[in-house]
Formats: sequence, C-alpha cells, structure tokens
Amino acid sequence: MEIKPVTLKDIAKALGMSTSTVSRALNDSYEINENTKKLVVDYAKKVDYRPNPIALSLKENKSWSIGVVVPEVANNFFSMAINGIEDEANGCGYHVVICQSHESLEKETQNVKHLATRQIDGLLISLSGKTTDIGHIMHYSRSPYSVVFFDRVPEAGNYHKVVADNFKGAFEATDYLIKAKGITKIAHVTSPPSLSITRERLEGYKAALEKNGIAVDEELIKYVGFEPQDAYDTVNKLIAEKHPEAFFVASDRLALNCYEAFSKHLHYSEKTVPFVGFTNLSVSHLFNPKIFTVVQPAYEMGRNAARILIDSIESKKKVKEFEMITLETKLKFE
Amino acid sequence: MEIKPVTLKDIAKALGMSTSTVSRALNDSYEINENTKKLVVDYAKKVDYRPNPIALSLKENKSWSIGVVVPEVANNFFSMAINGIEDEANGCGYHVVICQSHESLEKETQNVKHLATRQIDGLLISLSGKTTDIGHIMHYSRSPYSVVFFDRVPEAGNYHKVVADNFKGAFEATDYLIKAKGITKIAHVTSPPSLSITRERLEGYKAALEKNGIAVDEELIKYVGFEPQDAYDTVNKLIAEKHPEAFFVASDRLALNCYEAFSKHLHYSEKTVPFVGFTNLSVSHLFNPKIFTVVQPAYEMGRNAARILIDSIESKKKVKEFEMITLETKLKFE
DNA sequence: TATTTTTGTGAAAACGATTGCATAAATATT
DNA sequence: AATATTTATGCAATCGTTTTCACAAAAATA
Repeated sequence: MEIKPVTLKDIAKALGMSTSTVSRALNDSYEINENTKKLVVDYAKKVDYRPNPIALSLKENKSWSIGVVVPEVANNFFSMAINGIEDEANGCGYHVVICQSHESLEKETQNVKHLATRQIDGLLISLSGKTTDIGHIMHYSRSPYSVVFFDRVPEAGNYHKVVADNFKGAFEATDYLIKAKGITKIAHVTSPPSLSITRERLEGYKAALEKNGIAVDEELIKYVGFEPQDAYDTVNKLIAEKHPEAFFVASDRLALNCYEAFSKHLHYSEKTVPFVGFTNLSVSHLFNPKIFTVVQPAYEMGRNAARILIDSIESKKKVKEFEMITLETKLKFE
Repeated sequence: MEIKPVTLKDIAKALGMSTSTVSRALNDSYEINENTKKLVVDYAKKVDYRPNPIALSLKENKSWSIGVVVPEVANNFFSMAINGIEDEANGCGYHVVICQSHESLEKETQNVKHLATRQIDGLLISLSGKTTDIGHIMHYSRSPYSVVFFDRVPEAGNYHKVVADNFKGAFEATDYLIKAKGITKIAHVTSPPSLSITRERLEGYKAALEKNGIAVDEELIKYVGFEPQDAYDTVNKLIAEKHPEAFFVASDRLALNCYEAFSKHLHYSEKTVPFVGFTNLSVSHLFNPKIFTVVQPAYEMGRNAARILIDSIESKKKVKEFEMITLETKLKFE
C-alpha cells in the first residue's frame, strides 16, 4: 500500500510539458497561458499534488520549523506555554520541535546543537536551572535575532525576551499577605539564584516587606534545588526552626513539592497559615488546605514568544531591534 | 552574524578534492586512503561540519520525523505520554512534531494531512472524541504499518496499538469499592461511547458489579461531552436524583471537572463517598476530599508506541505483523 | 512585408548530500 | 616486460523544487 507522492515531474509527464511550466502554473506565474494553468491546476488537484516541503527547504534554505527547549514538558507552566507556541507557529505554517533540558546544562547544550543541525529557522528557549551563561546557545544560532528567550531569560545583553512581571507578581502576593492577613513572618522558598525568575521574584518579595516596614529575615529565604526531597526538607526545617506565618514558594514544580510537605503539618496547615505558590496548576482551587497562586499567562507568553521569533525570522529588514515583552501575572487568591 | 553552515563542497574546495571523496571519507568508506580520510575528518571537525539533514532527507526520502496527534497537550496523561514519545524518538534520532485535535474530527483530519505533507515517516495518534472511523487517517499514511494508535484506538481492524488495560483497571477500582467499602450504588460518569476507552472501562465497571451480584443500574451511567459544564450538571443531577454512594469517573480531564462539582456538595464529599477517577494527575494525593485514581502508565505507553512505530519504519521485512501492547494500570487508593 | 515586441515554454543550474560508474595510477601477477 | 588487478579518486546523476536564461511562435509595430 506504500503510497508514493505525486511530484512535479509526474504531472509534467502526464500532461506532456516541462516541470518548469508545471511549477510556474501552480505558482500562478503571469508568464503562463491561462488554459495551461487551468489544465495543470485541475490535474494537480485531481491527483492531490502537494509540494515536497523537504525539497523546498533545501532550495530556500528554510526548514519552516522552530525549536523549543524547556526544562520539562510535564509541567503546567511549560505545557501551557507550548500550547501557545504551537498555536502561533502552526498558524504561520511552522512546525515546532520540542526538547527537554531536564534542568541540565549538558542536555541543554546537546538540544541546542541537535536543533541547529536540524536546520531550525529559530529557537525558543527557557533556560535550565544550571545555566549561567548562554554562549552555547548563541554559538549555534543563525543570528542573535533568531533566538527568543522566555520565562527564564539571561540577565544581560540584548536579546528577544518574553517574561512575566515576576517582580510585580511577587510584590503583590507578599503585599496581600501583609495587608489583608496581617502577616509579617513570610517564608520565601525559591529556585537557584542563577535564574532570572528567582531573583526577580525575590526582589518583589523583599520590596513588599520593605514597603511595609518589615525587616527582611534572610533565614526565611531558602534556595532549593530540583530534587523533591530538597523541598520537603526545607519546608520541614523552616517549620521546625522558624515557625513562619505564611509560605511563599516561587516556582511551579517547587510549590507542589513544598505544599506536599506543608500539608502534612496539620497543626500548621489547619490553622490559617496561607500557602502561596507561583504556579499554573489548573486545579489549585481544589486543594485543601488552600493554595493561593500567582498565575503566569503561560499560553500568552508562549504565543508572544513565537510571534516575535517568526516576525524576526521573516523580517527582511537589515536593521533589527530586540523586543522585550513583559506580561502581567494574576493573583488567584479567592 | 548570520552564520552559513559548512557544506561538503566547502570542504572539498578547501582541501582541493571532489565532494565525492569528502563524502566517502567522512562516511569512512574503504575506498579512501587513510591519509586522505584523516585529512578530511580532521578538517571537518575543525570547521564543525554537520551534514545537512534536509539534503539527506530529500535523497533518502526520509524525514527522520514522526507526527503525533493528541486531543490536548495540556492534559496530564497526554503530556506524560509525549514525554515518553520524545525520549524514545530522540534516542533513535527522530524528532517529533505534535498536533492537537482539540477533540474535533475536522482538526484531526487537518492535522493528519498537514503531517503527511510534512513528509513524516510515521504517525502516533490518539483519536479525538468525535472520531468514529479512521479513513481520513489511513488515507494519508504511507502504509498501515506507519501508524500506531495509542490510548484511544479504533475498535476493529489490524493496526499497531498501545493501550492500558482499561477493562481491568476499571474492574479493580469498582471491585475495590464494593469489597473494601461495601458500596453498591456506584455512579459511572464517562466519555462519549465512540471511544474505545469509554467502552472498555464501562465493561470493567459492569463486570465488577455483576461478579459481585449487583444489578447494573443504567441510570447511574452517564456519558458526558467535553464541556466542563456538562460534567458539573451531570454530577449535580446524579447527586440530586440518585444519591450514589461512590463516583467513578472514567477519564482524566472529565474526572477533574466532575470532582470540582462533587467537592462543592459538602454533605457528600465530607461523608465517606469515595471519588475515583481514571486520571494521571500527579498531585491527586494532595486533594481533599480524597481522590482515588486509576493511573495509566502514560510515559510507558508513549515510549512503547514510539518504539513500535520506529521498529516498523525501520524494518526492511516485507512481511510485517501488527503489534498490540496492553499495559497494566495501577490503583492509587492509599 | 520586414522588423520589433510580446507571450509562452523548455533546458539547465541550483540547493547539499550520496553513489554507480569510469578511470588513472600504483601494485601484483604472469 | 606485458598484462591483470587493486587502490584511490573524480564525474555525473539523483532526490523535488524554483528560477534564470534562451528561444521559438505569435502579435504588434514600422
């Protein structure tokens, strides 16, 4: 049953013309006689001719595919972001190749190299937790304009970036705990300080404390790696040693791990110790004890990142500029 | 900074030989002199030569990519399955192109056609909720051996398939409710009957009832569409009219929607009315009231499906056979 | 009617790789 | 020394398109 696709040559032979004529007819070239055109177009439709995109790619040096590197796919934030990326890219005729760095720099480097070899037209990337510099990424990209960083972005340098307003989101969450709940001793559990999101959210947290005249207690701030056990231990230790009046956990996966430990301390969770997480879990409102969330516009971030990338790929302009988009987070505190 | 990749021709020119020699040297052909080989290989490494996969694809009529069509990416089961697919495929040098049908037959047809046009070497697909026949899928595939169905598979016909043991999973869950909890009035809320998973899980549910000498009450069995509101209404109605002693919801997304309505009926959920869902939510154990789950081996299903597909693509054998793999589910009832 | 212009078409090169075939040079065999 | 064989390399075709160039035939102009 192996079906062999129809080629230009097949059509040319069947119609007794040259491939050039057929090609031009299908591309509606002005040079081709209307009758010939109609003949070709009708026949092509009849045999369900579809141009071989691989041949086109070779000719045009364009793969019509964009690469995506994220730490994990099975993560609410990233799967929703990928959703947005797919929608935007597919709508523009691109397809999307996804790779996972699993928070490893080596894997991330491999991914980027593999994608480059695959002739992607551009790259969307959210950095791994171990990444501190982006030489390996820029080295394999066609140009600095064919890379868009999202969520976890490099600090310095001119690049396309799409991020959530992490500072503001963290500020508002913290401010709310202080203002509405009258809480001052808020633990902040966060990801490695190498990540942009870590620093920005921490700054938001600190700013809210300071604005409300509360001294920052460094012992309430904990950096945690990506092992679930680290999260459990950290929460248990915080509870034992510091008795925080609220928890604010700064990233998606981390929040769930911390929550797990938190929810086991019944004397804590059953009292009104609010638990806030920067997370995109769609079912957070079903948790009990309650989990308050700072929600990132994941889908929109993905969609915007893809939009910028495609614009940049397709722009013929010599003089380009880097775009930076910051999207608002939303408190889900009901 | 636009970097142009090094080609065979570039190397040939630089080294004053023909592209054929360079190609053969890099492919370690026995015909090439060892000195020449070394010269070429060293130079290639120096300039970071990487063969253009698009040119290779064109030559070999092989894209080294496989297509995946699922109803939704942002769904625990599917994102974990995709995880398995990616791992297996990437390990074998393939990349993966993902499309979402959003439970629509039209979208599914578009996706399959688009992927076919993209020259994919094979297809992994989990059918949309509206799909009742697979003509549109087989029409666009290279051969029936280059398609693997997983999770939601067509009933009849010889095809590659990877599924969970839905019957057994549903049977065990139901049997447990009866045996361990002494419950007889169990509501079964499920997806459209066109889906294989719906029918198999329903059969498991019924078989467990019958084995325990409980008559099947058709009014306790509800088919629900994909709108969240349908799920809410169904649960509310069931509670109002039938007062079930337990809920068993047969699919991932559906279970969460039903649970949402269920958890609002405090007089219900606070009593010991068990809620069971066929779901892969990683955080189900954090829910309160408790949610019991029948967990599918999503990662393994994806991995196996990709494995079968790639074996089938790469097998040179003329005589092939269809593979059917059934993996065990796991009760998370602690 | 002779010349120019327009119109429509085909041959061939290009994209980057592989590979069957031809062939020159080096070596082995008689 | 003459022939046969091996070794190492290059030429050219191929995969499916697009596109430049060339060039007939037809139409328009002189």
